[in-house]
Order: sequence, then structure tokens, then C-alpha cells
Amino acid sequence: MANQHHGLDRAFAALADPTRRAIVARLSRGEAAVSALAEPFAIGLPTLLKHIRVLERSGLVATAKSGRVRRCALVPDALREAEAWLGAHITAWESRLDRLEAHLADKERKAGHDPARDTRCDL
Amino acid sequence: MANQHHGLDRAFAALADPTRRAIVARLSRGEAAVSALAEPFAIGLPTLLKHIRVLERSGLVATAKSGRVRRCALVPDALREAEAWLGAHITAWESRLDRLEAHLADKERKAGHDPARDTRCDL
DNA sequence: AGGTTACTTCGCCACATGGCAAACCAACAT
DNA sequence: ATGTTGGTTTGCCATGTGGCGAAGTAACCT
Repeated sequence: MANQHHGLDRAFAALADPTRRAIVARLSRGEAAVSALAEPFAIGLPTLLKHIRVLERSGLVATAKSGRVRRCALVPDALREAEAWLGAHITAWESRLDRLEAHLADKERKAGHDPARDTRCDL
Repeated sequence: MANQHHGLDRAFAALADPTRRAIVARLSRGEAAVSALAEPFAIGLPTLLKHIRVLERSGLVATAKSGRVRRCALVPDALREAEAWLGAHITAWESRLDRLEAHLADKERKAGHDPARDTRCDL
């Protein structure tokens, strides 16, 4: 199965869970201890801890223990990497569309004009 | 288990697989048939088809069959949604950092100055 | 010391996912 | 009509995930 995990693999996988996204959202507004994170969600501590481990492995959050509490903080680099990937491919798609449009406009300049064609998409 | 799938759930889950990301990357540069997509990856057709189904369910790609070939195309809206989520939380984190910095600067204005404190992070 | 708090680990279960091979179906092509 | 091509379905298997409760450990409080 999908071994040889790329960083993005783990990052996106971590973000695929609503609980984990909520944790990230919470941490984006400040650090928090494990039990503080547990409160809003109706799930047990062991489960939450598992989520935190997943987030840690993905590089999205970092944790450190001081005394008996473990504080969790967001590490935005992984988030940025994921965002960058998405951005790159969105713009790739858009620029392709632009080229296509230009090409169609060019063709239409030489042939008859049918306004409806401009927005029609064959899929 | 994670039932009641939010759109982002499926989108991020779909992007968590390298094969699927490669497919998205490929499609961001133009539509393609199933078999054309299969080529670069050393995996069987059934497996690839499963990937495509996952991508379809996630709203990242749309497919349509004409004759015996199925053409796949990217649907950038889901990508944009995911990007927006990431962007929102990255900026949230950054603005928190800014507030914190401002606060520290303020404190330091009133007390003695220790330059090393500015970049120190307690985690 | 003894209790409380805050995690942590340890099974355990149900289910989704990624992979394959093999058989199958529907269009073209000849 | 028959073969070939392109996709599709159908098992099957191994692994990972999300959830739980129960028991364990390591601070901290009194």
C-alpha cells in the first residue's frame, strides 16, 4: 500500500478529518494543552491523542511536554506547502483555460460568430 | 467512524494519495481518457479506476463517457475551496503572531531591552 | 503519604482504502 | 461475425484509521 510517504501525503491525510481540521483551526488562534483541545469534541482522550499523533507525524503541529501537560502549537510550514501545491495546479488549470479561450477567440475571428459557444463546455 | 463527510473531508482525503495528486496534476494541464491517465503509473486499470471514482466523489474531477472511452476533466472549485481553508488558517496564525509581537514590543518599550527575546519561541 | 490531575498505553472492534487478478461488457475495426 | 480495445465489476487480501474502555504512569496539591 501507499508506503514511501511524501510530506504532502501525510499533510493532506491529516486534514481529511474534521476533528483534526477543528484542532488545526483552534491552534491557528493560539497554543493549547491536550485536555483543552479535547473539550469541544465529544470524544475520549485516547482518541484525541491519536489525532494529535497523526498531526504531529504530518508536521502540521508540534508538541512539547512541560510537567504533566503537553502543549500543542501549529507549524504553518506544512500548511503553506499544501496551499502552494493547490495554488500551483489551480493556476496551471486557469492558464490552460486562458490559452484555450485565446485559441477559440482566434478561430472565431476568422469564421462566423456564435456567442453561445463562448461559455459552452463539453463535459 | 468519520461519517457525515464534509466536502473538505473528501477533497483532502482524495489529495492524500500521490497517485491521485499526479492525476490532478496531469488533468490541470488538460483533459485525458482513463487509459491515458493510467500509462505513467505502474498500476492496473482497476486500481486507477478506483482512484478516479474517489476523485469524482470528492468533486475534484468530473468524467463523461463518449463511445467506449471515458474522458476526465478537472473541476477547480473543490481545489479552490481547500486552498481557501488553508489560506484562512495560515493568515489566522500569522495575525496571531503579529498581535503577539506587537504585545511583546509594547512590553519591551516599557521595560529593559533584550534583543534575543524577539525571536525566541517557547516550543 | 495519599489523592487528584493529565496524559498515556493497551487491547479490541468495525470499516475504508489501495492493491491485484480474472472475468465481463460494450464499442469499434476488419 | 469475430476480434480487439477500453473500460468495468467482482472477489480477495493487507493495512491504516477512528472509536472505545480500562488500566497505567507521572506530575502536582494538601
